[in-house]
Amino acid sequence: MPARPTMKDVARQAGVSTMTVSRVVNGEPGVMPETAARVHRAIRSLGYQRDDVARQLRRKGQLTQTVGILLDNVADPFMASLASAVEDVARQQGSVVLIGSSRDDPVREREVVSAFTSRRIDGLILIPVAGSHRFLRNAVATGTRVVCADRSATGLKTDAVVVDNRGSANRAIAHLIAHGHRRIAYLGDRLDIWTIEERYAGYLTALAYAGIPADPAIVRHGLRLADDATAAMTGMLAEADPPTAVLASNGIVGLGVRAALPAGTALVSFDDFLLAAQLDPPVTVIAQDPVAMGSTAAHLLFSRIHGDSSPPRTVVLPTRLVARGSGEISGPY
Amino acid sequence: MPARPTMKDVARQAGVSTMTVSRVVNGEPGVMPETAARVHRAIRSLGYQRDDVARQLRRKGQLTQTVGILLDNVADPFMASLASAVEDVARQQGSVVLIGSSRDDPVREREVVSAFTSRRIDGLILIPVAGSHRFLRNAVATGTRVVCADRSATGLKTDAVVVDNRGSANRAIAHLIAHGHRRIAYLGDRLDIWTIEERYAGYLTALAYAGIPADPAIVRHGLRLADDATAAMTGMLAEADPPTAVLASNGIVGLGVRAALPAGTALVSFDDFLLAAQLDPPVTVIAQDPVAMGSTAAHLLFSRIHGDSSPPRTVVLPTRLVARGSGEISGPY
DNA sequence: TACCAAGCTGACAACGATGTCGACAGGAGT
DNA sequence: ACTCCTGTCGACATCGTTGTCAGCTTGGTA
Repeated sequence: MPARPTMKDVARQAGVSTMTVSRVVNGEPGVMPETAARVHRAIRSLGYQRDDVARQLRRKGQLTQTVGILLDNVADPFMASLASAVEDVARQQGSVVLIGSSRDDPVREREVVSAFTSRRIDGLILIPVAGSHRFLRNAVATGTRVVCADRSATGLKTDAVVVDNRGSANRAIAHLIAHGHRRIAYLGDRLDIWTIEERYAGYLTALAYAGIPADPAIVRHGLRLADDATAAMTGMLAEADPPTAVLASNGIVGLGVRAALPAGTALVSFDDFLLAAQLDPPVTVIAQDPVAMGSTAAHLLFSRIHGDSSPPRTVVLPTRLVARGSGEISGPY
Repeated sequence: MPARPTMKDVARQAGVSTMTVSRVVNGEPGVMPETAARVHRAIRSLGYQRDDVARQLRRKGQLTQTVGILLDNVADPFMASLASAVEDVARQQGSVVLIGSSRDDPVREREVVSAFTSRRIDGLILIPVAGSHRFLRNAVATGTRVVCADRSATGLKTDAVVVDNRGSANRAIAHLIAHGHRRIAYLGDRLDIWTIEERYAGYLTALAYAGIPADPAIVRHGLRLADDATAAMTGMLAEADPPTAVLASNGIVGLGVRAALPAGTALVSFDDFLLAAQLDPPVTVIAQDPVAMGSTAAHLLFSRIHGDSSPPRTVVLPTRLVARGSGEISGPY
């Protein structure tokens, strides 16, 4: 395996100094065209490519043109769209993207953050897992900008881009109540996830506002997989006084619930998904826009990287209640 | 903004040399416990973290513990699952992952590859776009390992992990023929994508084998979006002698086709998708396993990185024809 | 001729880490 | 008392690149 050629190799071949090679490589002025041509020939003949590792070291005040994105799970469609939007913005800005999944594990999250910051990333888009993020303070203090997306971090003041989870859930429940439902179930993911907690709070608020007592018998938390949700729904339906309508805390749960749902029971689910409209009945959803979220977060991040040091702000993006049918099934009253 | 502390800062604070700090940081033996404790205290008090940029430079023969993955589009569920699997393996191996999207653009692909190799990635998982990949030879010659996934690259001999696209399409068509269809349409993505070309070839082969002449009137290429496919399908159905069955070259096209498909027309689509089973009728698919593909490619890549220099090999993963109903609708004969 | 400006180029140090090797202390063996 | 370890530690050079600054030409001008 031939070693990677360096500037020294190019310089020798072209009969100039490494400094001149550096100038040519970086398109700096002050090199005679003829000399530059000789250098270019040498570069091509050796297959030289600038080593950005060394470059980043030397130019220390400078940026590494690398940002990180750390999310729950790259395979999740919502996260994947978000990541894709971030990557697009990063590319426009001339940066590359390091990606990592936390898989809801705070330990893994810390490890990945550490692997990222030790590579001197300029900034980080973070979808925080539950738990304190005070460990990020060091990184922030030494110049790594952090923007949270989807959820905000506890124990750390950063920019964040979120949706109004509580208000959206509230609206969805009001929507079901307006269609005559009074016995409305909630099936949800882990309550220690910030978005889920907010959505559940919105559920409770809306019920209270309508004077409907919340009944723990038709509430389930901690559903991680679609199958969990299906089983939970099935179980709930077998009990006395089953719900006439259901709110699902997210897309995965919504899918699972739907598989167990008898005709005539209403469903509203957080998160739009492919095909929601082609199902029978089509599923009413609270749609978020992951692309807008990703690109907003990325733009915010780069404005920080480029020097914006105003106080941290939280951007709240709108959701849309997309009525498709499953949420408009009338209740018994 | 305080500068990031360096080993020199830690060394000064602990009253030792930088070399001793280095030894402590890397857990090397030969440091008195008491000294190490002093160093650890200094590290904590300053918030020191090793700078891997500098480290990678110094340890030149060594690896950067960074791999790249370059795919069409991170937002595509198939690619996202694949990327997620790659990231898992990379993490087990102690590496981080740079991600990039080519968006089917050869220019963008080259740019991203260049940005990756200039950062000295140890290896690259590549889902190649159409066109020659000879430009990768330099990178390969100087030590960047490349493994192609999903498609193989032209103009470059590398490892690859693919499925038997041609054979799978062939089987799908045989399946439709066995159900009595003779007028089978093909709707597909761009033919210059390797997988698509293979699938189309399988379509033609199966028809020829059954003695059915291929009819260009019921073949469409170049469908990029679901809406393109819906429009194409609608148009085809309006013509004389419409098809009784359809093969869709991939999931996006399959979705689009389905939206325009009258009851009674059979459909087999490449790529499984969430909810394919919950549709009415449920969609028969040729399922690939993106997680297996990603993790196989990643393991192959790391075995190369760790020194395996046997000749390039191509791993062919199986597909499953998942009969769910839409492909088992009987034809008119 | 002497001098200077402008344009081009190279020598050297530095970025932050680590590999090499030698210094030094203290104990064991002769 | 001398060597010879062994264990601990530091000085120095080095990775590939770039910032600084000085040196060299060249040509024009006084």
